[in-house]
Amino acid sequence: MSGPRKLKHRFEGYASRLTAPREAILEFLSKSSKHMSAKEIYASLHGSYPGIGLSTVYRTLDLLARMGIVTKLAIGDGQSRYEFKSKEKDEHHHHLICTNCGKIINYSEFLDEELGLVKKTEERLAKKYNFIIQDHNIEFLGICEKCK
Amino acid sequence: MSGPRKLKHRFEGYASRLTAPREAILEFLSKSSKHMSAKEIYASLHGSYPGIGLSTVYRTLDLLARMGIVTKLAIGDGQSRYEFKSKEKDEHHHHLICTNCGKIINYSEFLDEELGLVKKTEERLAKKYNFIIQDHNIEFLGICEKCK
DNA sequence: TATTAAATGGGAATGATTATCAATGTCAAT
DNA sequence: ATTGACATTGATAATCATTCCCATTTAATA
Ligand SMILES: [Mn+2]
Ligand SMILES: [Mn+2]
Ligand SMILES: [Zn+2]
Ligand SMILES: [Zn+2]
Repeated sequence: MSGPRKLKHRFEGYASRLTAPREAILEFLSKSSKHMSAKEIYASLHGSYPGIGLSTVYRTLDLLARMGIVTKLAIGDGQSRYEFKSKEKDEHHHHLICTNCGKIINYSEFLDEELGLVKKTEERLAKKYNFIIQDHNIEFLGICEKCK
Repeated sequence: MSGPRKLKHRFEGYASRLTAPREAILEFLSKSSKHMSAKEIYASLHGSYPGIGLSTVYRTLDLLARMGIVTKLAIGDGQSRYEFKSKEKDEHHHHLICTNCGKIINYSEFLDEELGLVKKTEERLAKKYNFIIQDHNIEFLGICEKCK
Protein backbone atom coordinates (compact mmCIF):
# COMPACT_ATOMS: atom_id res chain seq x y z
CA MET A 1 0.00 0.00 0.00
CA SER A 2 1.67 3.20 -1.15
CA GLY A 3 2.26 6.31 0.93
CA PRO A 4 -0.78 8.55 0.90
CA ARG A 5 -3.20 5.63 0.46
CA LYS A 6 -2.37 4.50 3.95
CA LEU A 7 -4.09 7.66 5.08
CA LYS A 8 -7.33 6.96 3.26
CA HIS A 9 -9.15 5.68 6.31
CA ARG A 10 -8.24 8.78 8.23
CA PHE A 11 -10.40 10.81 5.89
CA GLU A 12 -13.57 9.00 6.81
CA GLY A 13 -13.99 10.56 10.22
CA TYR A 14 -13.80 13.95 8.57
CA ALA A 15 -16.63 13.37 6.12
CA SER A 16 -13.92 13.86 3.58
CA ARG A 17 -12.82 11.95 0.54
CA LEU A 18 -9.35 11.21 -0.63
CA THR A 19 -9.77 12.78 -4.04
CA ALA A 20 -7.25 13.11 -6.84
CA PRO A 21 -6.11 16.65 -6.03
CA ARG A 22 -5.83 15.80 -2.35
CA GLU A 23 -3.85 12.72 -3.11
CA ALA A 24 -1.53 14.69 -5.37
CA ILE A 25 -0.87 17.24 -2.66
CA LEU A 26 -0.33 14.56 -0.04
CA GLU A 27 1.93 12.59 -2.34
CA PHE A 28 3.99 15.67 -3.01
CA LEU A 29 4.24 16.78 0.60
CA SER A 30 5.10 13.35 1.90
CA LYS A 31 8.14 13.32 -0.34
CA SER A 32 9.38 16.83 0.32
CA SER A 33 11.37 17.61 3.40
CA LYS A 34 11.03 21.32 2.86
CA HIS A 35 8.70 23.86 4.37
CA MET A 36 6.65 25.11 1.48
CA SER A 37 4.11 27.83 0.92
CA ALA A 38 0.77 27.19 -0.75
CA LYS A 39 1.97 28.93 -3.87
CA GLU A 40 5.14 26.87 -4.03
CA ILE A 41 3.16 23.67 -3.64
CA TYR A 42 0.74 24.84 -6.30
CA ALA A 43 3.60 25.59 -8.70
CA SER A 44 5.38 22.31 -7.98
CA LEU A 45 2.24 20.38 -8.71
CA HIS A 46 1.79 21.66 -12.21
CA GLY A 47 3.83 18.81 -13.63
CA SER A 48 1.98 15.94 -11.99
CA TYR A 49 -1.40 17.64 -11.82
CA PRO A 50 -1.93 20.41 -14.33
CA GLY A 51 -5.19 22.16 -13.82
CA ILE A 52 -5.23 21.97 -10.07
CA GLY A 53 -6.53 25.20 -8.55
CA LEU A 54 -4.81 27.34 -5.98
CA SER A 55 -8.00 27.41 -3.93
CA THR A 56 -7.96 23.67 -3.77
CA VAL A 57 -4.39 23.74 -2.55
CA TYR A 58 -5.33 26.11 0.25
CA ARG A 59 -8.44 24.15 1.14
CA THR A 60 -6.58 20.88 1.18
CA LEU A 61 -3.73 22.20 3.28
CA ASP A 62 -6.23 23.50 5.77
CA LEU A 63 -8.01 20.18 5.89
CA LEU A 64 -4.77 18.24 6.30
CA ALA A 65 -3.69 20.56 9.06
CA ARG A 66 -6.99 20.09 10.89
CA MET A 67 -6.55 16.36 10.50
CA GLY A 68 -3.08 16.55 11.95
CA ILE A 69 -1.44 15.19 8.82
CA VAL A 70 0.51 18.31 8.03
CA THR A 71 1.90 21.06 10.20
CA LYS A 72 1.29 24.67 9.35
CA LEU A 73 4.06 26.96 10.39
CA ALA A 74 4.34 30.72 10.43
CA ILE A 75 7.82 32.09 10.54
CA GLY A 76 6.67 35.68 10.35
CA ASP A 77 7.26 36.54 6.73
CA GLY A 78 3.96 36.98 4.97
CA GLN A 79 3.08 33.39 4.20
CA SER A 80 2.32 30.14 5.96
CA ARG A 81 4.40 27.10 5.28
CA TYR A 82 3.43 23.48 5.45
CA GLU A 83 5.22 20.23 6.08
CA PHE A 84 4.19 16.63 6.22
CA LYS A 85 4.01 15.37 9.76
CA SER A 86 5.20 11.84 10.01
CA LYS A 87 3.71 9.51 12.57
CA GLU A 88 7.09 7.91 13.19
CA LYS A 89 8.46 9.20 16.46
CA ASP A 90 11.95 9.09 15.03
CA GLU A 91 11.10 11.77 12.52
CA HIS A 92 9.90 14.25 15.07
CA HIS A 93 12.01 17.36 14.85
CA HIS A 94 12.37 20.96 15.84
CA HIS A 95 13.58 24.03 14.00
CA LEU A 96 16.47 26.37 13.63
CA ILE A 97 15.37 29.51 11.80
CA CYS A 98 17.53 32.20 10.23
CA THR A 99 16.02 35.60 10.94
CA ASN A 100 17.94 37.06 8.05
CA CYS A 101 17.13 34.84 5.07
CA GLY A 102 14.32 32.71 6.45
CA LYS A 103 16.16 29.42 6.07
CA ILE A 104 14.66 26.66 8.20
CA ILE A 105 16.76 23.76 9.39
CA ASN A 106 15.17 20.65 10.85
CA TYR A 107 17.08 19.14 13.71
CA SER A 108 16.35 15.94 15.52
CA GLU A 109 19.56 15.51 17.44
CA PHE A 110 19.53 16.10 21.16
CA LEU A 111 15.80 15.47 21.28
CA ASP A 112 15.78 12.67 23.82
CA GLU A 113 16.49 14.84 26.81
CA GLU A 114 14.45 17.62 25.32
CA LEU A 115 11.39 15.48 24.87
CA GLY A 116 11.61 14.05 28.34
CA LEU A 117 11.54 17.49 29.82
CA VAL A 118 8.83 18.60 27.42
CA LYS A 119 6.61 15.79 28.54
CA LYS A 120 7.07 16.66 32.18
CA THR A 121 6.45 20.35 31.55
CA GLU A 122 3.39 19.46 29.53
CA GLU A 123 1.87 17.59 32.42
CA ARG A 124 2.51 20.39 34.83
CA LEU A 125 1.10 23.04 32.52
CA ALA A 126 -1.92 20.96 31.63
CA LYS A 127 -2.81 20.64 35.28
CA LYS A 128 -2.06 24.19 36.30
CA TYR A 129 -3.84 25.88 33.40
CA ASN A 130 -6.48 23.24 32.80
CA PHE A 131 -5.32 22.94 29.24
CA ILE A 132 -5.35 19.95 26.89
CA ILE A 133 -1.92 19.97 25.32
CA GLN A 134 -1.76 18.40 21.90
CA ASP A 135 1.51 19.53 20.43
CA HIS A 136 4.56 21.67 20.93
CA ASN A 137 6.96 23.77 18.94
CA ILE A 138 10.52 24.52 19.82
CA GLU A 139 12.52 26.84 17.64
CA PHE A 140 15.85 28.57 17.84
CA LEU A 141 16.25 31.85 16.03
CA GLY A 142 19.47 33.33 14.77
CA ILE A 143 21.84 33.75 11.88
CA CYS A 144 22.66 30.91 9.55
CA GLU A 145 26.02 29.97 8.16
CA LYS A 146 25.50 31.79 4.87
CA CYS A 147 24.19 34.97 6.44
CA LYS A 148 27.00 35.37 8.97
CA MET B 1 13.64 58.37 34.60
CA SER B 2 10.38 56.88 33.36
CA GLY B 3 9.95 53.62 31.49
CA PRO B 4 10.46 54.15 27.79
CA ARG B 5 12.91 57.01 28.35
CA LYS B 6 15.37 54.52 29.73
CA LEU B 7 15.47 53.16 26.21
CA LYS B 8 16.35 56.47 24.59
CA HIS B 9 20.02 55.75 24.26
CA ARG B 10 19.27 52.48 22.54
CA PHE B 11 17.83 54.42 19.64
CA GLU B 12 21.06 56.17 18.85
CA GLY B 13 22.81 53.15 17.41
CA TYR B 14 19.92 52.77 15.00
CA ALA B 15 20.10 56.27 13.53
CA SER B 16 16.66 56.57 15.01
CA ARG B 17 14.94 59.09 17.19
CA LEU B 18 12.68 58.50 20.12
CA THR B 19 9.80 60.53 18.72
CA ALA B 20 6.39 61.15 20.23
CA PRO B 21 4.56 58.39 18.34
CA ARG B 22 7.32 55.92 19.12
CA GLU B 23 7.27 56.84 22.75
CA ALA B 24 3.50 56.45 22.87
CA ILE B 25 3.70 52.99 21.36
CA LEU B 26 6.51 51.96 23.67
CA GLU B 27 4.72 53.36 26.70
CA PHE B 28 1.61 51.47 25.76
CA LEU B 29 3.34 48.18 25.05
CA SER B 30 5.46 48.28 28.18
CA LYS B 31 2.31 48.39 30.25
CA SER B 32 0.33 45.75 28.46
CA SER B 33 0.92 42.09 29.12
CA LYS B 34 -1.11 41.03 26.15
CA HIS B 35 -0.10 40.00 22.67
CA MET B 36 -1.54 42.64 20.44
CA SER B 37 -1.91 43.15 16.73
CA ALA B 38 -0.91 46.37 15.01
CA LYS B 39 -4.53 47.31 14.55
CA GLU B 40 -5.32 46.71 18.21
CA ILE B 41 -2.39 48.83 19.27
CA TYR B 42 -3.42 51.52 16.84
CA ALA B 43 -6.97 51.51 18.22
CA SER B 44 -5.82 51.52 21.84
CA LEU B 45 -3.63 54.50 21.21
CA HIS B 46 -6.41 56.76 19.99
CA GLY B 47 -7.05 58.01 23.50
CA SER B 48 -3.52 59.02 24.38
CA TYR B 49 -2.40 59.85 20.86
CA PRO B 50 -5.20 60.76 18.47
CA GLY B 51 -3.92 61.25 14.98
CA ILE B 52 -1.26 58.60 15.04
CA GLY B 53 -1.15 56.74 11.75
CA LEU B 54 -1.43 53.02 11.24
CA SER B 55 1.64 53.12 9.01
CA THR B 56 3.61 54.60 11.85
CA VAL B 57 2.45 51.86 14.16
CA TYR B 58 3.66 49.24 11.70
CA ARG B 59 6.94 51.02 11.09
CA THR B 60 7.58 51.46 14.78
CA LEU B 61 6.77 47.88 15.65
CA ASP B 62 9.14 46.74 12.97
CA LEU B 63 11.87 49.02 14.28
CA LEU B 64 11.35 47.92 17.87
CA ALA B 65 11.45 44.30 16.80
CA ARG B 66 14.71 44.84 14.93
CA MET B 67 16.08 46.55 18.02
CA GLY B 68 15.06 43.60 20.15
CA ILE B 69 12.75 45.68 22.32
CA VAL B 70 9.58 43.90 21.30
CA THR B 71 8.92 40.39 20.14
CA LYS B 72 6.85 39.74 17.06
CA LEU B 73 4.88 36.56 17.18
CA ALA B 74 2.86 34.73 14.55
CA ILE B 75 0.34 32.28 15.87
CA GLY B 76 -0.97 31.44 12.42
CA ASP B 77 -4.15 33.44 12.26
CA GLY B 78 -3.76 36.23 9.76
CA GLN B 79 -1.98 38.83 11.85
CA SER B 80 1.27 39.33 13.71
CA ARG B 81 1.22 40.10 17.39
CA TYR B 82 3.69 42.05 19.44
CA GLU B 83 4.76 42.09 23.03
CA PHE B 84 7.22 44.10 25.03
CA LYS B 85 10.34 42.13 25.80
CA SER B 86 11.64 42.87 29.23
CA LYS B 87 15.33 42.74 29.94
CA GLU B 88 14.72 41.22 33.35
CA LYS B 89 15.53 37.52 33.19
CA ASP B 90 12.74 36.83 35.62
CA GLU B 91 10.15 37.96 33.13
CA HIS B 92 11.26 35.61 30.42
CA HIS B 93 8.38 33.35 29.52
CA HIS B 94 7.01 30.86 27.05
CA HIS B 95 3.57 30.30 25.62
CA LEU B 96 0.55 28.08 25.81
CA ILE B 97 -1.66 28.65 22.76
CA CYS B 98 -5.24 27.55 22.23
CA THR B 99 -5.68 26.32 18.68
CA ASN B 100 -9.39 26.85 18.92
CA CYS B 101 -9.80 30.44 20.12
CA GLY B 102 -6.26 31.77 19.81
CA LYS B 103 -5.86 32.55 23.49
CA ILE B 104 -2.24 32.93 24.50
CA ILE B 105 -1.10 32.23 28.04
CA ASN B 106 2.33 33.29 29.26
CA TYR B 107 3.96 30.85 31.59
CA SER B 108 7.18 31.25 33.46
CA GLU B 109 6.92 28.37 35.88
CA PHE B 110 9.13 25.37 35.33
CA LEU B 111 11.56 27.44 33.31
CA ASP B 112 14.69 26.78 35.31
CA GLU B 113 15.18 23.25 34.12
CA GLU B 114 13.88 24.19 30.72
CA LEU B 115 16.33 27.02 30.26
CA GLY B 116 19.25 24.94 31.42
CA LEU B 117 18.53 22.39 28.77
CA VAL B 118 17.84 25.06 26.19
CA LYS B 119 21.23 26.59 26.76
CA LYS B 120 22.96 23.28 26.36
CA THR B 121 21.01 22.45 23.21
CA GLU B 122 21.78 25.88 21.87
CA GLU B 123 25.49 25.33 22.19
CA ARG B 124 25.32 21.98 20.47
CA LEU B 125 23.21 23.27 17.62
CA ALA B 126 25.32 26.38 17.17
CA LYS B 127 28.40 24.25 16.73
CA LYS B 128 26.87 21.56 14.57
CA TYR B 129 25.05 23.89 12.19
CA ASN B 130 27.42 26.82 12.40
CA PHE B 131 24.58 29.03 13.47
CA ILE B 132 24.54 32.08 15.72
CA ILE B 133 21.61 31.49 18.02
CA GLN B 134 20.03 34.64 19.37
CA ASP B 135 16.71 33.59 20.76
CA HIS B 136 14.29 30.73 21.19
CA ASN B 137 10.59 30.09 21.27
CA ILE B 138 8.85 27.29 23.07
CA GLU B 139 5.13 26.90 22.73
CA PHE B 140 2.58 24.32 23.65
CA LEU B 141 -0.52 24.04 21.51
CA GLY B 142 -3.85 22.69 22.59
CA ILE B 143 -7.30 23.47 23.91
CA CYS B 144 -7.84 26.00 26.63
CA GLU B 145 -10.13 25.74 29.60
CA LYS B 146 -12.97 27.65 27.96
CA CYS B 147 -12.79 25.77 24.68
CA LYS B 148 -12.85 22.30 26.19
C1' DT C 1 17.53 80.72 12.21
C1' DA C 2 18.74 77.87 8.11
C1' DT C 3 19.93 73.35 6.55
C1' DT C 4 19.33 68.64 6.24
C1' DA C 5 17.83 64.10 7.04
C1' DA C 6 14.50 61.39 9.53
C1' DA C 7 9.84 60.60 10.50
C1' DT C 8 4.92 61.03 9.87
C1' DG C 9 0.11 60.26 8.18
C1' DG C 10 -2.96 59.27 4.59
C1' DG C 11 -4.04 56.89 0.70
C1' DA C 12 -2.87 53.68 -2.88
C1' DA C 13 -0.79 49.30 -3.99
C1' DT C 14 0.43 44.63 -2.99
C1' DG C 15 -0.10 40.02 -1.91
C1' DA C 16 -1.76 36.09 0.80
C1' DT C 17 -5.79 34.00 2.04
C1' DT C 18 -11.02 33.35 1.88
C1' DA C 19 -15.51 33.54 0.11
C1' DT C 20 -18.69 32.69 -3.59
C1' DC C 21 -20.70 30.04 -7.06
C1' DA C 22 -21.74 27.31 -11.06
C1' DA C 23 -20.09 23.01 -12.73
C1' DT C 24 -18.45 18.21 -11.57
C1' DG C 25 -17.69 14.21 -9.18
C1' DT C 26 -19.02 10.62 -5.67
C1' DC C 27 -21.80 7.48 -3.34
C1' DA C 28 -25.63 5.00 -1.97
C1' DA C 29 -30.41 3.98 -2.52
C1' DT C 30 -33.51 2.93 -5.78
C1' DA D 1 -28.07 2.37 -14.75
C1' DT D 2 -30.47 6.52 -12.91
C1' DT D 3 -31.36 9.63 -9.48
C1' DG D 4 -30.87 12.64 -5.56
C1' DA D 5 -28.02 14.56 -1.95
C1' DC D 6 -23.90 16.29 -1.01
C1' DA D 7 -18.93 17.03 -1.27
C1' DT D 8 -15.40 18.96 -4.12
C1' DT D 9 -13.42 21.63 -7.62
C1' DG D 10 -11.50 25.67 -10.25
C1' DA D 11 -12.16 30.36 -11.53
C1' DT D 12 -12.97 34.60 -9.97
C1' DA D 13 -13.99 38.20 -6.86
C1' DA D 14 -13.65 39.92 -2.23
C1' DT D 15 -11.14 40.61 2.10
C1' DC D 16 -7.79 42.04 4.91
C1' DA D 17 -2.98 42.66 6.79
C1' DT D 18 0.98 44.81 5.52
C1' DT D 19 3.92 47.68 2.64
C1' DC D 20 4.78 51.50 -0.51
C1' DC D 21 4.71 56.27 -1.86
C1' DC D 22 4.96 61.01 -1.26
C1' DA D 23 3.93 65.61 0.25
C1' DT D 24 4.35 67.65 4.71
C1' DT D 25 6.13 68.04 9.38
C1' DT D 26 9.54 67.45 12.91
C1' DA D 27 13.99 66.85 15.15
C1' DA D 28 18.99 67.64 15.28
C1' DT D 29 22.84 70.40 14.29
C1' DA D 30 25.48 74.17 12.88
MN1 LIG E 1 10.41 21.01 9.78
MN1 LIG F 1 4.01 36.37 25.84
ZN1 LIG G 1 20.27 32.91 6.67
ZN1 LIG H 1 -9.50 28.50 23.60
